[in-house]
Amino acid sequence: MDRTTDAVGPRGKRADAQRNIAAILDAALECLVRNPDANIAEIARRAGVGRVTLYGHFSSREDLIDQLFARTLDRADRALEAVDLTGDPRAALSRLVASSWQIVDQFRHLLDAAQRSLPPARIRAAHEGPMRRIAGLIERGRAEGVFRTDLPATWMVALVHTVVHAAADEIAEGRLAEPDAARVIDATLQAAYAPPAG
Amino acid sequence: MDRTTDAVGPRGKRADAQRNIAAILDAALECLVRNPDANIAEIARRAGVGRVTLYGHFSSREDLIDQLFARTLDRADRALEAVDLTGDPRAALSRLVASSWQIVDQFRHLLDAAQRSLPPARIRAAHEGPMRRIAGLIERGRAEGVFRTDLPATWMVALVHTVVHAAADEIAEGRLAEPDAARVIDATLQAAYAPPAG
DNA sequence: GGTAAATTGAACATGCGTGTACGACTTACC
DNA sequence: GGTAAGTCGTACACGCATGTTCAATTTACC
Repeated sequence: MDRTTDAVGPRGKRADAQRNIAAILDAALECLVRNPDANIAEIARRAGVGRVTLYGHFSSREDLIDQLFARTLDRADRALEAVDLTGDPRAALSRLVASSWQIVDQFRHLLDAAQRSLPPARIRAAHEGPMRRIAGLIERGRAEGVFRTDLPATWMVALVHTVVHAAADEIAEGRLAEPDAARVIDATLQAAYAPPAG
Repeated sequence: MDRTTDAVGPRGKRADAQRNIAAILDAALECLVRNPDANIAEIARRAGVGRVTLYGHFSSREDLIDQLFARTLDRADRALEAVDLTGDPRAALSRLVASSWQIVDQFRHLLDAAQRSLPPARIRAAHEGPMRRIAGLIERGRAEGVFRTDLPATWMVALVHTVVHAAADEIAEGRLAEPDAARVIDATLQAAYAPPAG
């Protein structure tokens, strides 16, 4: 309502403070994706600020993770929102995978950290949004007869997360080239989703 | 060579000591599967022994996890070994899934804990055995033309772990009934492995 | 039944991560 | 250019898990 209600810009914080807050969140994301147990000192160091400064902006480790979680979720949601899910569900699935598998994976790593310090209810609520979008696509594909109906829809939703995660792991292990990831993920999901022959 | 070289029975340990060692390993497995960060006190309590006793048999947390890891791996390997992998690779895959998905999942949970305290080389070496068996089946299926060859074989191997893990998670979340698991896993893998239509 | 092995709990040392208090310093902003 | 807001490092308190020591007690085994 005032002037700059960015949903990010805290009331009347000074410019350097806002910059530091962003740097801390960025650093936290990098650190926690690499190691879910990364400590506050490490995050502060990577953000280029003192540990005390970090605590000046985030009351506790839990608070930091919670806010980072919210920010990342928001971004992921926005990225998924940008994907056109109309038309042939199979093509829509391909588009969804191509444009968001990295985000989904990044989110999943952060989830690891979140599960260690956030209440389960918070986690569950966070899934809600993105899940619904994928679930909708799958339901439509089933209704139109291009996706199989002999497996639970919830299972097919879970499969997306899983396959993306596996691909990311394979890349990390050096067994899969990053440019191939989207193709492999898509081919696997399309095959798994197709109605059984006969 | 002596008399009872069970590969389990340490030299001349007293009967109660051997019993306790087994109880500790069992307790560790249960605790670590539920929570990869379970502490020694908790494991000792569940095993029904004092913490000091535990340290009497295992020099450190790392040592305990390492030995548990070895034992579990050995069991998993033995269970997989019992499966008949000859004949139609598709049927062999079904048998493999049906008779060992629980074990694979249990192993995977333990892996979580192991990754926190064991050197990566140890983990890698552990995978070797079971992996080879699955990889062999997949290679044969590809050679016989019943499995697809347009995706990396390593990816198809990874998919087994992944899909089993996902199913276990779905069960834990209450979205999948345990008796349905084998069917769902099998249907998913068969679809993902089948050569693309054309 | 005697002996050595094994178990026990309590107490202690240590290391690590979190979160706080303080005083001095620097920076943004009017 | 003044002032409040922000930052910094050090130091400290606290909780928690690991691993060790010790003396007393129980247990297996010949």
